[in-house]
Amino acid sequence: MPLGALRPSPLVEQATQHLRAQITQGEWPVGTRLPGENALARTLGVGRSTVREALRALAGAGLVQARQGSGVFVIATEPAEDWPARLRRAAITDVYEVRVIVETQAVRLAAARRTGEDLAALDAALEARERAAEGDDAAFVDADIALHAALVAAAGNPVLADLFAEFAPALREGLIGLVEMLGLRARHRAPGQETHAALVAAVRRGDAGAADGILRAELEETLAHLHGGRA
Amino acid sequence: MPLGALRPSPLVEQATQHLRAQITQGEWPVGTRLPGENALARTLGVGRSTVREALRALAGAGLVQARQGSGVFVIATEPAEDWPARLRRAAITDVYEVRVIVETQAVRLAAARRTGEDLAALDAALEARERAAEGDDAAFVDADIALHAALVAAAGNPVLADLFAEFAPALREGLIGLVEMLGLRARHRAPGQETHAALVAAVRRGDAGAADGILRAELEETLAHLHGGRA
DNA sequence: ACACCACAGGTCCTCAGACAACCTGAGAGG
DNA sequence: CCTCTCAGGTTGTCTGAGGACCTGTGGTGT
Repeated sequence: MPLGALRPSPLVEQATQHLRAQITQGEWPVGTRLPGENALARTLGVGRSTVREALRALAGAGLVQARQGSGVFVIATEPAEDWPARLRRAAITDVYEVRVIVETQAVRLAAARRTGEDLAALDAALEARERAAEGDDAAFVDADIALHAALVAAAGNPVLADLFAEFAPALREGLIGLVEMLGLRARHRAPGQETHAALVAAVRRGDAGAADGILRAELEETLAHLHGGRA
Repeated sequence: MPLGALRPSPLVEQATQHLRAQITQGEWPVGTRLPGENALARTLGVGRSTVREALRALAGAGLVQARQGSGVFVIATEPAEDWPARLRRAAITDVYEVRVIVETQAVRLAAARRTGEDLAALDAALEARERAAEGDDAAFVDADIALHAALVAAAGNPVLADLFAEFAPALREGLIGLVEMLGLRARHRAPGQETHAALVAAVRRGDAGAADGILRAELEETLAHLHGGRA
């Protein structure tokens, strides 16, 4: 089944559409192992690199996944639905509660696994947050979220980092409103009470319990404000 | 800026992530023409084919578009990338680790908040799981996941429930493989060791600590098997 | 009979080089 | 001023080669 001899569009496009059709039309169900690159190249009448690029495009779209030494497998038959929209629709307190769960456990892992690079990133994010305390509300919240994202990233689990990134926009919205309401009060604390610096320090010395405790206290105080603000 | 000399993941993946970051973080706004393939190859320290495949993956994800003879252009900065697809692509051990975090904290909440309806649903799910222990692997895994979903639902946080539902398909795949490997061994336990019944009982009497402990032991044993299965 | 181990084959991964097809902008010519 | 030509740069495509990785197979020892 050679693809068009004359080329109305790049061969990669044609190959991609051809393979995508096989998948979406159920010819290759989820879990199927696709034919090898050489086989596909022969079947489609194109070069191996063209086949590889077509497969890579489908991988980018989330339809297939290549496993080195094993093969290319179908992992979905259609592009999937949209989780962020559900988050925006949910109650901010529910979102925040899940954030507390994810982040407190993440810092426990971070205390055990953080690398030198992680610590450097944390220091930078901490300093940026302190600088942003002088700026406007949105910038401060962004810097705050960036610091918390760096904490989660230090756990060394990409799924966890992605999960937190998913929550970030929803958090941002709610937190900006909160900061506006509370003003500068929550931004500056007396020396020794700056929880974020203490949190990073706990992660640095690998004290999971302390990190968990500090973060939980901080987040639950904010959660209380969120509850209060609604009631 | 050469990419990692040692390869924890395929170079194409690293290159894709690197380029995606440049786009999503606003370094290259919509409409930007990316550096040429050769330039990117030099910058990233990889071959041109590798760069091409990375760009093709981003094109498949809808972030860039290549125009022959002209260049590659950014057409979107939002990773239209859906979360479930990322889960399927991630390492099963990373996914499972996050699942442990979510579920153990969820049962803590469940122990505090479960309603009568929640308990009835848990009993039903528990019984269904025991019945399914006789059936085939897929059915058993489905019943097992349904029980765990009921536990999470008892926490009374819809965001948490949605989150677990998002993980279910990815878990299902990995767990079926595991059950096939271990056979019936893990299904039946001596009376008094059936962790799921004990878990539901702990939730019923509102003992968050016990529920957390039982579940954590159960899940981490499975996680160890997953780690072992790969090594 | 079972468990463990080395090996071979197949598969994806990466690179280098070459040429074709195509677009764009600069300069020559009208 | 407009049009045309053309050179340079860019993406598109193919080929060949070798490396890394997974998996099933067969042998070996217990």
